[in-house]
Amino acid sequence: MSDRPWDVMVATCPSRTSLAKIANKWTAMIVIALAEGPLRFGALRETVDGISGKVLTDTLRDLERDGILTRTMYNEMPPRVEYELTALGRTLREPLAALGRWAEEHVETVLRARDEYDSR
Amino acid sequence: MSDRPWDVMVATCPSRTSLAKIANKWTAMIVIALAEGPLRFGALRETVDGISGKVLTDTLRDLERDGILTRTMYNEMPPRVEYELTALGRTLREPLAALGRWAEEHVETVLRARDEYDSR
DNA sequence: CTGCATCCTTAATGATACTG
DNA sequence: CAGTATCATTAAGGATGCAG
Repeated sequence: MSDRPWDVMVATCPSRTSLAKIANKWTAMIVIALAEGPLRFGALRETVDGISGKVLTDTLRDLERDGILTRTMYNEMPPRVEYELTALGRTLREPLAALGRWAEEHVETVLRARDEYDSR
Repeated sequence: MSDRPWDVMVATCPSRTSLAKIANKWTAMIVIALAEGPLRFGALRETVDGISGKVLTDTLRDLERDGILTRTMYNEMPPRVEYELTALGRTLREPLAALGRWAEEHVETVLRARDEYDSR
């Protein structure tokens, strides 16, 4: 029971859905990749190593729908499409970059903990 | 190509797996729930509204394995088990709490963006 | 190049019943 | 109370072929 208007701890609160979207590895990597400026679809696919075309497309659509990034299509041949963070999306850069840094900085500690756990 | 020792953008880097674990709604909510102190299994299940027993158990095991929290079992009747963040887990409180706050603070903006997108 | 449609496989989550 | 085990369901992810 909370009197806050929005509470991610409440299963049916829309903010819970919102949290589920941003607390996601693909979202995190895409936002990190776009942190320094717009990227084309292909560049994004290379930067976010290992992502499939389908998942990249799906995730980008979701993020566009939620107002986190914009999709700009240029009528050229061959086609060129650029994705860029919106003002809203830029407010996500810091929290998500922090998660990425955490993963990189603490990976050795985590691996050690895992080894120790498994050897018990 | 990066010369950093660990890089989440590299698909096979262990830090990528680590990012996948923490960039997860259940992990975020559990860490947020434990931010102010240890909680019992049942209290955790109530706080993280909507989580099933199985998912809570599985996620707690994973987090314990990675050294993010500890599980302490008291030989009482009925049994009592407490979960508590480790020093490592406490370093996750801020970044994950930031995600939760973002979801709550920006939910209306996101909902508006979504409506606008869908009406196009 | 971008990316949609389709089909398929795997992983995540949920429901239920049962035990120390 | 805090699980475990099992089964069923759903969601996420991947592969391929084709189109603008």
